[in-house]
Amino acid sequence: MNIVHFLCTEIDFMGTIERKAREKEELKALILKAARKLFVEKGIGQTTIRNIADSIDYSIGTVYVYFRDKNEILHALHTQGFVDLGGQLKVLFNVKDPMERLKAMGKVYITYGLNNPEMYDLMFILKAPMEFLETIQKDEWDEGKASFDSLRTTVKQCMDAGHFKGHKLDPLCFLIWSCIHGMCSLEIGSRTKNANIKNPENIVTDAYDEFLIIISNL
Amino acid sequence: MNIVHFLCTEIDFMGTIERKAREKEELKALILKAARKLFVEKGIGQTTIRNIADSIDYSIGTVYVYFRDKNEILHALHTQGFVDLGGQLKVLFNVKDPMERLKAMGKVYITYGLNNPEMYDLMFILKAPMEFLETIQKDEWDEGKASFDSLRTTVKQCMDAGHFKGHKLDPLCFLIWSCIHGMCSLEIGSRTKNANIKNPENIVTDAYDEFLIIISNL
DNA sequence: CAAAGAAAATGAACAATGTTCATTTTTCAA
DNA sequence: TTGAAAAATGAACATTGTTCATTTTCTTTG
Repeated sequence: MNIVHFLCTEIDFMGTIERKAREKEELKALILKAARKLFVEKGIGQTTIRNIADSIDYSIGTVYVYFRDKNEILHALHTQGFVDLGGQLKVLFNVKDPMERLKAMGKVYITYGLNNPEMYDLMFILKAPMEFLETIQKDEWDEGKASFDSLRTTVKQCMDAGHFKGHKLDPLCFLIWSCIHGMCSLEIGSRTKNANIKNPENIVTDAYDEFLIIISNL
Repeated sequence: MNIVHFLCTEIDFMGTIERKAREKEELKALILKAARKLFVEKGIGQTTIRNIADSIDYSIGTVYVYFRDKNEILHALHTQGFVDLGGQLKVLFNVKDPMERLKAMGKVYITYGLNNPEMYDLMFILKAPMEFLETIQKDEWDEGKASFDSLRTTVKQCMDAGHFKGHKLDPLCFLIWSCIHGMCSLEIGSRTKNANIKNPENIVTDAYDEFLIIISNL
């Protein structure tokens, strides 16, 4: 698209350009949707680019037109996951009592993790190769940070309301997040990692109940 | 080695056989040592069988004479790790006060994890492919189970001593393990996963202090 | 010590996968 | 209709896990 073209096609110029842009976005979204579906079905490690391409009837090369490499696909889904979980956590700010909100946040986080184990893996467990790490931009992590900030803000409000006396804000936040994350990752691991050593049914629910009792009394 | 050989070589039969067996064990141990070194240096995912073979001046094929596949190497190191950590935990049974022992166990566990992040990854985080999971034998998991049993026994003794009133044993054990595991995996992840979002210095130590305060008062 | 047979070690070769890029096909303004 | 830009393609390459026929080394025996 050079200057001559630009001058001569003023009329439907924007229409076509915009449609093309939209189609590009749509195919990008289609690839991501297919990738996510396969990740859930057969696991991230077992999903190949060829699988993704085949499942949407495009060639391998096309996938590489829309995503630089496999990591960029992981990265895009990673972002989707944080937007999704972060959104669910934001909604909880309608709960005014910070202690109640904190309890609800834990519940939402755990539910998200156990219902979307592959996404949870991608977001919090999987170590992507070096290249992936280096391409992460500050603003692309904002959603991830926002989730942690939701927790931090809520714990701060709990302290202001007289809870958690004798505890330090940031270490306590890290401890709480560790608890919740630990439960999710141990449970997800027990489901997929060692099929012969399964956690007891409802162990996470029961442990979370213990967690609620403990923080209620702090 | 057929019947004829057996009958004719009675004298140094055992000597040679034993030496051969020992040499086999030594080479197996050498391969594992090299694998572990490379895992620590460049990460598990970045270490190839060729790397391992090269580093000890053997051919690729030789590695496959001693280990069926890469998973068997991971599996052997996995076992080593559990023996090591489990041994450290067992020593703590010299501490008679169960609450003090529980606190010490957390410290030992965390120290092990942060000092041996690649091993910790292998033992508690990494999801190995299906084949690996299926080859795990019950008795090979005894060391892993023993570690959890150490925790369970200790928490039980705490309860018998009057602690943790109103809590259930197994969910509480799972919660405690989740806390400790969560701290380790978040810290290990923050060191390797996203280089630009590092945890604050000493966050694990500080959070573990909060943990100690909390369980002391339960 | 020499030779045969067993054990160990080897590395070429294959399959699967991520990735690249020259080529082909499609689209669209002129 | 046509030619250039955009999009799609898939052959081909590099890497890695893995296999196995062949070679080398070791051990026993005559």
